[in-house]
Amino acid sequence: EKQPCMPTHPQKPLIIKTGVQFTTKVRLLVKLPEIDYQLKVKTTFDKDLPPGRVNRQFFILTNNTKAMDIEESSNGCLSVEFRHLQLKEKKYINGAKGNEGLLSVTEELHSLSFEAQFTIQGLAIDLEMCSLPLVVISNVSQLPGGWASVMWYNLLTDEARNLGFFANPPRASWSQLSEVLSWQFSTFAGRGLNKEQLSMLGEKLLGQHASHSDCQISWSKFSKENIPGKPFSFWMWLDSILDLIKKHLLPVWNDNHIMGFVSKEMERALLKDRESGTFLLRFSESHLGGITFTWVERGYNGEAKFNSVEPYTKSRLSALPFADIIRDYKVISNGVVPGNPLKFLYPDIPKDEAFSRHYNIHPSKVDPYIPSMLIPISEMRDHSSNPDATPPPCQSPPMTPGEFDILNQNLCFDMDTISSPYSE
Amino acid sequence: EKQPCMPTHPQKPLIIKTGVQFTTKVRLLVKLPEIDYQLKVKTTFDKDLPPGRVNRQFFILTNNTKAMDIEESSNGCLSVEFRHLQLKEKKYINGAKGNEGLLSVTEELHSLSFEAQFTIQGLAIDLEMCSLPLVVISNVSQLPGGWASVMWYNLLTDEARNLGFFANPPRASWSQLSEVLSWQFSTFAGRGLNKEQLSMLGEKLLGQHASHSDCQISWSKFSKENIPGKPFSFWMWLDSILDLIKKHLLPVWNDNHIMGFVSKEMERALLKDRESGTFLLRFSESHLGGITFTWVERGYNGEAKFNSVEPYTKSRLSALPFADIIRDYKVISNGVVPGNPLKFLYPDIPKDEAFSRHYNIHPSKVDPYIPSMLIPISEMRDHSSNPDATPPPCQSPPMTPGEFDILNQNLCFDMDTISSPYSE
DNA sequence: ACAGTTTCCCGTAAATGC
DNA sequence: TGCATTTACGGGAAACTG
Repeated sequence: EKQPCMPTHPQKPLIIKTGVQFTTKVRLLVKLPEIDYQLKVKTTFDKDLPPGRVNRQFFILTNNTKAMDIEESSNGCLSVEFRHLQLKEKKYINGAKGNEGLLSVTEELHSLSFEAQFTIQGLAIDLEMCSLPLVVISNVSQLPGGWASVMWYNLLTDEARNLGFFANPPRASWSQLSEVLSWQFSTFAGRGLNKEQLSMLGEKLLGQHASHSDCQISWSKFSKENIPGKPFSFWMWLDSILDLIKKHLLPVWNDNHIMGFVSKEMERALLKDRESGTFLLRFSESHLGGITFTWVERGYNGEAKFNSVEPYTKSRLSALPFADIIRDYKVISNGVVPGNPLKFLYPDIPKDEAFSRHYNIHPSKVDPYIPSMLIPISEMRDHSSNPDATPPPCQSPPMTPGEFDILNQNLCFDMDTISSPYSE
Repeated sequence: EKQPCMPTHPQKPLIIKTGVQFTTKVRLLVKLPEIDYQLKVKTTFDKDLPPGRVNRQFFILTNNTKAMDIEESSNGCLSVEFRHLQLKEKKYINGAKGNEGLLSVTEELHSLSFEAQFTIQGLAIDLEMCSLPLVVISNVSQLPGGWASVMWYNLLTDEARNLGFFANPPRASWSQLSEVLSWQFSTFAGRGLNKEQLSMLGEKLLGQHASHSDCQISWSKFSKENIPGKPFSFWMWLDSILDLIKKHLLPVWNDNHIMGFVSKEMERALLKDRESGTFLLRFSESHLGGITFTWVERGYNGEAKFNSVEPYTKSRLSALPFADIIRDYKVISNGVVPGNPLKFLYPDIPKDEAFSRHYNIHPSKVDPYIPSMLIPISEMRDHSSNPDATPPPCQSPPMTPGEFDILNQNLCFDMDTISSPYSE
């Protein structure tokens, strides 16, 4: 589901974690009537890469040769699915480590190749194809960096296999990038980003311009440099929010009840004239993966006062779901009977109307114990670029030797997918 | 730290998890003046076990031969430490699986052997020794079962290597067993069990007898049969509590503020005549790894009423530490201003006196956010066997061939430890 | 010393075997 | 089918390595 924008490539580019199994499937699109003997396909990782071209070298740990078979669920063409493939790093190829040391591991692109030989009418034919670029990681903590690379690659090039892409990555225009970002949210969290949300993101990345659409964003600014004054990059921040939504906020996000991306200035401007107790939900800009609510209170003099709760992160949200936090949140002011300051979701939706679908039922007494629950309180002392374009029927294969032009023009592999736990 | 009672064996018997590294060290206690050439030691898993004797067969995945070296930190005898050893199961030895299928994996005992050959004055000598029985598991969920076996073995036999022990395990007297159980708590959680706590455990296991000391407890009753009406055995229950203490209750346990093992009858008898708001802490008997508090309330008519909160388990305690739960717990009755019903830890210690050392400081406001915390609330509608004996200097070795009786009598290995993440 | 990267391994969930 | 056991792998932390 977290598939990057990929307008021209039918295959999923992927992130593969060492030691974790992945699967890939190859299909032969042309029927070879005379070939029903075993046609063996071999997978090779980083075939033909000059040593030193990449920093790290990997090999396929598990069995990597398998015979093609007639695919049941299709029109009878040959296919083979490799399962339980696993990558391991080659160690201690002394001095062989490339010196493109400027690239981080998630910028290093790899590829998976498929080969098969067969003879037809006494003539030998070699088939070969390879995957789109792959990123290899060793820990899930590198996943966000890997996704950034995959997104950038697919956004900015149509080349099937430019493994040196990140040696000099092109810039993206904000109009391109914003579309991809929204598409990430819609694919991944079920709902994309609206104009206001995207505009806040554009401002965060580019500052205040009349129009962001034409602005160019560098790869570094997108995912490598830290946001000024923060210890994380723009993409690390955004991805932490995507992850928070996916794991803890999905239904509320899909109900469109999380404004999320609003600047503090905008937030105040919006709430300023609303009724006391009006609140909105906003993602933290200062910490990774946090969400807060800000509400407005109006004193007797009519002056608006704004409060924001300390952002809730995944560890707090796994103790108590967000909808329940909103339902139960209490503020104690100087020992006064606590009350819930959250009344209306901006602009004026009564809180329960917006969130009650997602409240968990209160526990009811089951003998012999009294149920207990957690209540969040504060004490206050005064004062897509959708890639579903019909895939080209065939990825152009490397040429086979010999003069069988006609055959070659029709003969190719179709690599369906590489799937790993990181592909969707 | 979780070392079972082991009065006569200097070595730690162990639980080894497949795929997880462990370490072992072997020392040669006799100095061999003429031997400073390389003396190689080889480790073998389950050496000389007739196939079929054990259900599962394992082998050492990593390099298992290493040369001895002069130990620095001692009187110059030879020693060798094997690190990064790893066990893997032999698969598909068709039909070789033993048929002692009555035993569970944690009752299956294994051993690790060490061998060395050398020649002295032209004569060949073989040395061999082996470890105490080992339990091999494949998932940490089997750890409690493994500990039960190790405890029972060490409690009831002095044999160095009786791998068939669990084919017909002897019974233990309650006086033996209770000592070991208390020792588990003192080693593992820093404080053992007192007479009252042990008496409750004895009753749980044996029913009400005048004296439990002479009662015999079967292995099955201790760790295999479920407690009547419960889906877990006595040891699984007790170990879940040990684990809860270790991870979430250590300081409170060590302050002796957790009575813990009290029957509900006893609990009521104790609280009956105490002041309103007196409470005690008790482990759940109905669920694994839970702790609850029970407090007494006295109505206007003087009648005592008892309440127990739904037990807190590790998942709840990782959201909110136990001391904070006690500090902040509130009961709301019919919309009345909530109050904390916990006043005095039994018999009459003011709550804060007992627990304030372990309270976490309230968060204080750090701009721009209002700190928030979680409050546990309930809504009520009306109505040694210490094994530190000095170890024998030497484990008796299997005999070496030849007639070098004098040499053989003095020559042996001393296997210090096998250490794995499960040894302490 | 340090940051980027990998390894280690618990604990949960899913898969497998019996 | 159900239970016992193993495998899988995310996630946090420690170890490694230039």
